[in-house]
Amino acid sequence: MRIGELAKRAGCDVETVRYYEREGLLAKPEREPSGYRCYGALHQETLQFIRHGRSLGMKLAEIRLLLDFRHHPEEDCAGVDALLDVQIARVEEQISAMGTLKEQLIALRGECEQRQTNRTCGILRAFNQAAQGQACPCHREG
Amino acid sequence: MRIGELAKRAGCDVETVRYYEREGLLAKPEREPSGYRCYGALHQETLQFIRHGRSLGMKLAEIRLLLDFRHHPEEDCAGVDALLDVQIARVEEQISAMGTLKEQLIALRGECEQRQTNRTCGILRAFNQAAQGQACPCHREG
DNA sequence: TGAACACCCTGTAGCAACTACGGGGTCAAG
DNA sequence: CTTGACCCCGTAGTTGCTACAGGGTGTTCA
Repeated sequence: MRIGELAKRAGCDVETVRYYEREGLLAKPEREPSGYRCYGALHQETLQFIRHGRSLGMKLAEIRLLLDFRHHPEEDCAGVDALLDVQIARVEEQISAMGTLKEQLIALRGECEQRQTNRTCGILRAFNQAAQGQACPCHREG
Repeated sequence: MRIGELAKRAGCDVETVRYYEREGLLAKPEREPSGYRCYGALHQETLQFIRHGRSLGMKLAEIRLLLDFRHHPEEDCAGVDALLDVQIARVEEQISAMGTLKEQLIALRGECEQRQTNRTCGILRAFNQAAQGQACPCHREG
């Protein structure tokens, strides 16, 4: 199949496929006499493997490792497990950080309930306070 | 004060300060005869304003808008409010996406409880299934 | 026959927000 | 007078794509 068909099956962009090839994640395919890339089932599988990893938020470097692990079937899978653990920890950390952020933003948003002018807007005021090193509603403790 | 002192006070890197100057967020400072940048309280305030916005996850383009709003004090602050609303929505969306991701990762992690080889590892198996278009533990519905 | 159109090629640049050089100059202390 | 901390500029790298520009290929419809 040609690159457009492959991309469609994997649900990604043609440019993305070429990018993975450049990065060495996807093997270089045969070419038609015209120079068009010509893919088979194995390419499709690898591409979908990569996209699956991406959909789980993994980095290409990590996916590269996972692809390598497949080539060492008798090896202990501790590397795979560790990779997952790192990814879970990363996501948990981000969820926690985002939760804090949300609280801060909501506290800040509450500073300007009614329409005001920029001069009197509680949000801008809070920003200016923070800029002067003072406490602000979004970063107050407790 | 010189750039190192300014950066230290704002809790950021010297390179970051120069970057903001290049981007037009921070006004170009005076120079000492040596060519060293020479900052005052206003620069420090603006820099801290920017860093405060960044700490709330805002983009530089949005912070640029906030800085502009300060120059139109009599204007209706709807623009400021809208900016915050957008940011809150963005964070909520990310929290939700991350929550889904975490569940998927934990389901996947559970596929390999004991140490195994890469060949038998449930995580790699699930990846391979997904790569073949089949259902996988991390993306099953329900 | 030919013109339109979808598809493919390469190579390069852009995005966001920094970060990290390389190759220099300045300045105070020991 | 040399060591070391600081500063300068300009450019390239990071991540994972995305978007051209400027061309070739291949099928279909009039």
